[in-house]
Amino acid sequence: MAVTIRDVARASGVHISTVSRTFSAPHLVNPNTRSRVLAHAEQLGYRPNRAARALITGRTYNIGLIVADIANPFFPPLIKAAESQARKHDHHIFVADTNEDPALEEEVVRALAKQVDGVLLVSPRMSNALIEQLSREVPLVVVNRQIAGIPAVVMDVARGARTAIEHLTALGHRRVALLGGPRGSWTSREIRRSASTTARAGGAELIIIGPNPPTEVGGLTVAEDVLRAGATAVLAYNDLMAIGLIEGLLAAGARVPTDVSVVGIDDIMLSRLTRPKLTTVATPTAAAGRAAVDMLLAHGDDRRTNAHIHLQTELVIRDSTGRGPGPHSPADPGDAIAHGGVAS
Amino acid sequence: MAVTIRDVARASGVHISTVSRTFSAPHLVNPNTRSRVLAHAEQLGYRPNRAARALITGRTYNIGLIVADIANPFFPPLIKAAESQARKHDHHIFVADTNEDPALEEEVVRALAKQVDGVLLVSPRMSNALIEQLSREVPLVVVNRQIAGIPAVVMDVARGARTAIEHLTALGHRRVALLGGPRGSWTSREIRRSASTTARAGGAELIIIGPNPPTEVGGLTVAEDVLRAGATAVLAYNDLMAIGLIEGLLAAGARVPTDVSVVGIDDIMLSRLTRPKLTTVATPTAAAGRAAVDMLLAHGDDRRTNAHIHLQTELVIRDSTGRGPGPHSPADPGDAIAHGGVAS
DNA sequence: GACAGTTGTGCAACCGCTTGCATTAATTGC
DNA sequence: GCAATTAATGCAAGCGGTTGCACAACTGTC
Repeated sequence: MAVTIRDVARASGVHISTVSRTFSAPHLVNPNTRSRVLAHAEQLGYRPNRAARALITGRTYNIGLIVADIANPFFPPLIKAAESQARKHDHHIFVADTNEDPALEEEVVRALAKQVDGVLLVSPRMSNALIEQLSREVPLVVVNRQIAGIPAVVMDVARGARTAIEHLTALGHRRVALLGGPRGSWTSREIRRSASTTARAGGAELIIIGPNPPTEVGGLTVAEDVLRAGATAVLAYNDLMAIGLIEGLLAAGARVPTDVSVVGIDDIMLSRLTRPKLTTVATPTAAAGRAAVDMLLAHGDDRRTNAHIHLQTELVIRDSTGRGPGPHSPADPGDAIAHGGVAS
Repeated sequence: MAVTIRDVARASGVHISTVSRTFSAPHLVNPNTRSRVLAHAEQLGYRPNRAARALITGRTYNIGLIVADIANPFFPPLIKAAESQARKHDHHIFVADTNEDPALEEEVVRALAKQVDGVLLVSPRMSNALIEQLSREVPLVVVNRQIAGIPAVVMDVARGARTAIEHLTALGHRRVALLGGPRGSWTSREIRRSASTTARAGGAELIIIGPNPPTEVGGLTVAEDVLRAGATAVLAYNDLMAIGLIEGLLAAGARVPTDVSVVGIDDIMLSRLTRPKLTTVATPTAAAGRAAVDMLLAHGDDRRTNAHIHLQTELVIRDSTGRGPGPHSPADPGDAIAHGGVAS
């Protein structure tokens, strides 16, 4: 069926090992022989079988990339950055989606394990214990999670949440709702922890609503809860939820930001296109994708490194946040910073 | 390093072939032996190496799925549907993004070729000749393209474009612009062909602008061209471009739909969230993903089938289209159909 | 109790490729 | 001019599995 190394060897009148070497160690073969082999290979349409090669070398030149939901606009920029970074090192990325399902995450990692040199686990929902176990079966890099002994790339959402809450309290908000993300999300726990501390320090009450599915619908369905709780400002786990929430608030007759201010997290493309434009915490997704690939390539072999990369987040103030009922701070960031501008 | 079939055989005191059979042909091994082997396998944490198995069986239980741009919201629903359909048949999907680059498409197909049972090529940008050549190296199913001898799933965008143009001419539009998609897109050619015919039949002039990159920016940058051309209505290659165009038109001071009507294609989630909500041609992306997987599984082995699946599209009328300057038809679809409703 | 069937397991070749070692021919040093 | 290198290629084992075939050891039959 497919043309193998044997066909090329036969056509060129050499041993298969010579053909093998023309491709993987050209300097070991006589230039004349090499070009003859290459010519025959070309003519027969021979392509080395990477899977067979991997069996012996242990290197596949593939990297697995697992995300919870490919339809969440947060992921594509990360994926694309990882792909282009991998390509620079002659690797290919295989993406898999797990539908926010921890069980599927495990299954997919195992399916990928022997076909890739390592797996990038982005915003995993499974338990630390399971991740540690899997990391014994295949080199892992986690993104948006911190686990001792496992290389990680984390975006500083804690600081992002702090900045967001400070922005809201400075605007005079005293009852702030936090829309939690999915169960199992490390990011969601970080945000919650940081937001709680910051709210307390700023004299505001934080009302926690969730966990919720990290989608528009997740935000839409809790709009009533937000209004019922009497919150005048909301920090959502991500932009998708924030956008859904705004839809829900508007549908319920509330104005944004006049009645309720809304802050998202991620700064997905979409957040610039909705009305009002969304105030949000920008996360460096592309940088995270690149860093994760680099980290895997660097630490793939050594198990249990503690290599961590921290990436900064930035608050982007747009049109979905405004004055609250309480006294607002003299250094109101809403005045100090241009609309659509960036503050850290 | 990793535990292999030999380790399990040694631990269980049987030959490796018996271990192999406990996994791939359980009925051939004595129940007692089987459970003993399974126990040892479990205890050692043995996982069969799918790549090694594939070498001999020729089946990887993997499917490649190649898209032009994972960040385009058109693709994720298709990908997710394909993944869940594949999972039903115990297959896994590997997604790869090609950045709208035909050369990368070829490279990725070849990289995937031996590691998958077949490749789903969604909206490919490369030439027919190249696709035909690749289909000799690995089973292929193309989506949104028709090539003789290659199994295909096509969405009827021609009919969608016709319905969209009829909608516009019925509203009284006589100068309609068509924003073309990327070079190499079969869909774009189909739309153009169908829109031209329909516009002529409806007594309208069709102004073709493009090719353009199929993104928001692609739409945004041609907003001025649209105004300069004096078009009162626009059919865009996809929703992303339509949304970008609307942004551009609003920025230039034109009102949508009062001054210019805009119709997109795809009905991505986003088109329901922008203001005004987008009138668009809904394409059955999830169905296409499922159909493509089914088709590959059914026809993977036989080369050169002519199996084709056609899927219908539907015009969804929302808020971005309105009356044009000309006489509008008495059976104005804008009156006949409820907002947000669906017509075919 | 000999015979034909079953059933369960082992043997060994093989999938497509890499690689350490042996072999041979050509080149170099003195 | 001969030993010692060096360069180019072949040989064969092996990566982690699968599978056709042979071989026992049972089972049941008459």
